[in-house]
Amino acid sequence: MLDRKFILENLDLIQTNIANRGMSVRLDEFVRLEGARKALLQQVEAVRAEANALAKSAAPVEEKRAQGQQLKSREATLNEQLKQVEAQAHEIYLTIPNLTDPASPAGGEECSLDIARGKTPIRQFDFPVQDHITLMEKHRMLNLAAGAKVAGSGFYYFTGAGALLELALTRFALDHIMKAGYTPVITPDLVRDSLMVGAGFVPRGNESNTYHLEDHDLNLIATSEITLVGMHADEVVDLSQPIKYAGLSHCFRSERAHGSATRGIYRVHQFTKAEMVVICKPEEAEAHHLELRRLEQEIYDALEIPYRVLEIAAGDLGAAAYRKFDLEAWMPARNGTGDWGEITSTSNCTEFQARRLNIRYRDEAGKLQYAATLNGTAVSVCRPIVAIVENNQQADGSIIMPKALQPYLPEQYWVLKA
RNA sequence: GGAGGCGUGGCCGAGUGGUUUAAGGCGCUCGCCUGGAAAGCGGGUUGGGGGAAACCCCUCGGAGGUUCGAAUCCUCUCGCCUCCGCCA
Repeated sequence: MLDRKFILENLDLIQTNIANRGMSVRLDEFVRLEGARKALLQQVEAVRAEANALAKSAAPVEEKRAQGQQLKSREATLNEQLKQVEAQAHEIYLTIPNLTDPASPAGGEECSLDIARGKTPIRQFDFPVQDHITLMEKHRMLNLAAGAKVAGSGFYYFTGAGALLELALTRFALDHIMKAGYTPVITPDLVRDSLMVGAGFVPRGNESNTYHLEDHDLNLIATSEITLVGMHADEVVDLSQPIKYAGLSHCFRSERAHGSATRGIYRVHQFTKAEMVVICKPEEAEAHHLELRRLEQEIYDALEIPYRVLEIAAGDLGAAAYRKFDLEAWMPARNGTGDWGEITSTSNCTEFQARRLNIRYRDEAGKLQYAATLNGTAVSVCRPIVAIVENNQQADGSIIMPKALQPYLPEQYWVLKA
């Protein structure tokens, strides 16, 4: 969330930003409610001051009791109104998105800019390509039928080379980002409702893409960003050095897409992900964002996966993101004739998330300030696997593993022979 | 899952209904003292909100409640500890 005062003092800016993001927020109503809230707050405080003074005074107890009861009922009435107005204002407040970096193009998803390419060129095949499902089932790396039987559509088993490939990818990614100063962290896969909201995810409700546990105040996490940032909720952190985490967790998403979009492991309900999170001073955030993007590019260059980098348009940014880059890998069998598919996403959330989660640090003057938070995907396991098996397939159905993964795979898995 | 104990400012720790506007100590910090320092003495030292200011409101793990008045009493909840059960 943005600072309340800042919103009220920069209404034009906020309104323009909301429009650029293609959102609609009842900003006028928010302003009205905030005015009413402030007026009521002052009244409540005045009554409280009077009641406090009375309680401390030396007046006879009978007198205190009579006057006090009166004040109390007045306070109760005003307080009830205040709470209502507050709740209404807060509801709108939560929907006001972060500001947007001037570098982010206006408009919707189709306006995102293709700003860079990876080092690996798109390969031209002189034989008909097979999709990852066919290839992986042939090599007994993947069992979709068993996943569906045991947990439903959208779940899967990685077997043999598939299981080892997940471990190799995550370990390779962790090793790479550890060199850049990221501390490996294995986080809980479940999180309380309150932190879910703080991180900007809605635990329940229609558009929710997350799983909520019945009878528990818990949710399956959609990304370890939630648990990594949540780790420091309500804390004053030391940011003389930025906090850099390489999180490893399972991620769960209940997205209810159907049909061919859900075939295979491109879109699933559970996957393993190595995620980067940075908590730093706001003035350092942009530099860290560029580092996150660089690390992502290094990982996929090393894995020899062709990709493009997108500067995400304002209309496609999450509410917390000030700026976002996606990497999209080339997947030769996607949508029949090959297509780009998102494999990473890195967002600069500036102080938006920290304000909700109350993560602060002391600046040079000793004043408490909100921290900036950033996140970026290192490896979200399923999609890179799609890219690797489809891009590295041979005419006979063999799959050659990227050299970068060789140290993480037994030698007999370096080439999966047909 | 069952039984019990505990949770107070940066830290230690007092406080079971009304000069507690949270005692006292440690730490930190400013000033005095000093050639300089230590000791000593005096002041400051949670955070959030409102107000032009004086000042006011909220904050003793969290949320409610009782009361004219709550750190203190009640309910729920979270966390930590001990014992039992279960378990890898």
